[in-house]
Amino acid sequence: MGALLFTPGGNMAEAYSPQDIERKWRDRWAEDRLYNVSPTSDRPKYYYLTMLPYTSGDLHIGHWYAMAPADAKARFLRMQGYNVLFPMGFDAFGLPAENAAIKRGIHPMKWTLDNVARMREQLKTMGAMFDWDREMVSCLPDYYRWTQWFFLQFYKHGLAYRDRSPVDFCPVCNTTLAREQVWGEDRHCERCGTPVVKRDLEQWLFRMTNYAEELLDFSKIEWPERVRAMQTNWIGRSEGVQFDLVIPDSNLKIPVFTTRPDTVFGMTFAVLAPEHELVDLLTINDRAAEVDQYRVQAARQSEVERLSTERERDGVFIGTYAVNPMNGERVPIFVADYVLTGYGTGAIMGVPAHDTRDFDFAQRYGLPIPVVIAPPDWDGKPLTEAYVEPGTMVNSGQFDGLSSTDAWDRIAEYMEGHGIGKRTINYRVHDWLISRQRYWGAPIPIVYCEKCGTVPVPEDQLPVLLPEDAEFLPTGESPLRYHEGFRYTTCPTCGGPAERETDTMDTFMCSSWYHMRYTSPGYDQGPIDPVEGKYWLPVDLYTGGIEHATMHLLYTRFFTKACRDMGILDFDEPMLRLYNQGIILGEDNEKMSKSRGNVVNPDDFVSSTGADSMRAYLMFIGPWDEGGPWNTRGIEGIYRFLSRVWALVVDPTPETLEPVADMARAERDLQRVMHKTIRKVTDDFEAFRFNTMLAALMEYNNYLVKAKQTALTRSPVWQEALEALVLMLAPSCPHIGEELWERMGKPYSVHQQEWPVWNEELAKDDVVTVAVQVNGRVRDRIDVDPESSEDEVQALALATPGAQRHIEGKQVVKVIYAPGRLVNIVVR
RNA sequence: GCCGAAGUGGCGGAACGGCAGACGCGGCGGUCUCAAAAACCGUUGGGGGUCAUUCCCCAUGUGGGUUCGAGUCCCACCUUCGGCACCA
Repeated sequence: MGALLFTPGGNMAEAYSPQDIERKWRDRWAEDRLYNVSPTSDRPKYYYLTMLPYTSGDLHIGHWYAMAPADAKARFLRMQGYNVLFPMGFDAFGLPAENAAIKRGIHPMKWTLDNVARMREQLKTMGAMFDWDREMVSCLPDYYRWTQWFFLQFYKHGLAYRDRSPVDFCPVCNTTLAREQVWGEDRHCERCGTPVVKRDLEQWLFRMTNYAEELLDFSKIEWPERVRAMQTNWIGRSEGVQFDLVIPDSNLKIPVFTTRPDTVFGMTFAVLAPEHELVDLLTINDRAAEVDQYRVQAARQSEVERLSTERERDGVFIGTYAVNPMNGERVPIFVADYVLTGYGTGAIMGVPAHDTRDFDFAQRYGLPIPVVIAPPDWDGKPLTEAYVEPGTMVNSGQFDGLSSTDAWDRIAEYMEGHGIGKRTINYRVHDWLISRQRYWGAPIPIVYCEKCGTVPVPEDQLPVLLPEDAEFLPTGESPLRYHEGFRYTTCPTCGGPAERETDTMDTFMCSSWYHMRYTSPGYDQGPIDPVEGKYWLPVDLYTGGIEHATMHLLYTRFFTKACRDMGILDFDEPMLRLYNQGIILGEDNEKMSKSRGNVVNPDDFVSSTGADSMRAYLMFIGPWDEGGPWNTRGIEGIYRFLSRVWALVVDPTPETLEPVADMARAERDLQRVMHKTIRKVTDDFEAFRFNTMLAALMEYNNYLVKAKQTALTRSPVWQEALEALVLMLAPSCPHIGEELWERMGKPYSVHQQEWPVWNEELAKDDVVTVAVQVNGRVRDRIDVDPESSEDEVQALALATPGAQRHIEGKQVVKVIYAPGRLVNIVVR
């Protein structure tokens, strides 16, 4: 029971006490399986997914900020008549578990499952409508069995392959990383911040580049411009021409890619990346020592922290020349590390006059810098910096005089027509490197047999179980490599001795399909129960942070498209709509961190102000996509608001009520306020404007609190108005919503009620206040019937004292009427 | 450097091209109390004039522009925050 207070009227009133109601209702909802959903419903389905948490062990305020408003939105959709799937699970594989195992001697499985248990309990205090029957935990065999199954499908369809190449390796995490996980100018590890090094390793990759073009197409999804831009930028499509530079007196050629075929006549040198395979073949003996030294230095350079922003563009002449196929000129060939192995052909034509980098390089080595695209007001003098804008073609043979933009196409056509080169599209995106040299991940289901080669583990032998008794020595190789029982096996094809692949999969593999598993987590005939999958997929709305824009969100799109082509799915995109919430900051407006001491612990507020206040406050801070600073006073304000709603519904009406002069009018006014509020709240919910939605409920509550002092409370409209308030509050604050609904004598549960609908007629104003402006400044106001004619309103406006004061002695030039809003009188 | 977002009271933030500052926090004044807290009521952008209701001026990062009217649209700039990193 809550605290009892004496009201002025002498009645006993019960105060709002979240501690007394929140647990009660959560238990009841769980007992009644109120939020369990199934595909057998005649309501339209709606799959709302909020990004799953990593099993860090503590549900922090960021999780609340992501999930509580999401839950409110899901509940709103449910009340609007949808059959809403709103699941929750855990991203449970990954490094922290393994690091904890190494540091504290706890097994990653135990560490992870303990954390899951704790987080699940914390999540439950939120009072969200998660369907816990559909929970998935990615580190459990009945989940990763299917992660492995997907790997096999990719392998069978030629979308997974093994390749030896220089890859990014984090020396602290002791594993290779995908390109997406390497950040910043110093190329550091996304997780621990250590600069990565290059290692030459055999790794498994997925052919994401096959889908580069399709991944640029966002026409089937409603995703934020920001994410689309980031993915587009990441995929990095560029159109150009690829052609060969011929090496005289040999049958060797250097393929180069350029996006500026219009500048091809300005080439004065060629550059190979240090790792380019032709370097050895083309370097003359005299230059070999210097070239080797440069290559060694370049390789080491990536291992050293590269701090300088203005790196010198250096290189070494290899002693050989190449021929420009357009004009037959011989140009020297260099190796230089400003040309990258991983992009284009790893070799370029050097056009110093029209490329900043080539310009620097040519200056350093005294190479000629001929102008082939004249700037508009060019005086014929040498350039002092590269000119990269369009201009007029010069020194370019038959193409002289054309604009460089036209010449781009003409030269490309010429090259294609003469078999010199071909138009090519290059992408910056790489294939997805999924091998990790760590223990705590799904083992890659591959066996290497001396006789049969690379053999996929047959599907009926999945899962390839992680052995429990592995040593977690951080060696840079997978701990599985040192587990003999795991490593040595027999070949599934010939039965002879064989070795297992000991690397595990990138955890982004697990999160690429978890949304599918939620539809049927217990299903054991495949990753997805066909009936459930057909009904629920794809995800209608996905919300979460933007930090995965070029990782998870790109991988899962690729994964879906690949599954479609493999016949597993019949749609193109995993999530039709995406919305990114912002970041919640500390009270000092800084990112929350233990070292700053500004961390807010949600559990503390759940036990003091209650989960409902926590939820509503996080929604009230400001626009959800912008995030913002936490403010403890702010949540207290929300608590006061909920207490006032409580008192409004629960406290008895005053014994003496203020009389209402015109009851019909007062009822009509109340109805109007109610219907306008329903309209506003509904619109705001739909547009994720939770802050103004709650502001509207507060205003509505304030109105009702005043009205409660009057005889209006005897009207049937009053009851209707209170019910609407509770119904509209229920998605945001489900516990108090349920409690008040019950206390109003309404049938359980408020969360199974229909969302109130507004009536446009009843929401209509019968009087509007129109501002009277003179030359754009407000000088008076008039109340008019919204149906009044323009002439009437203008006449009234002109007659107001405020307008008269400013019109006097001047000439009225023009009068503008914005219906129902304002009149502007223009005078001179 | 390239791409993107944002600059509004003491604070978080509201504002279909139409009354800037909704709602909340904080502040101030009051009611209640022996007192305090809580709660409740009132008030609260800055400046000026007035005994005073009233009235006037200035205010949405800066400077221009479009418009009867601009926080909102256009141009330039400044600042902050994100993303990318020699991408040929």
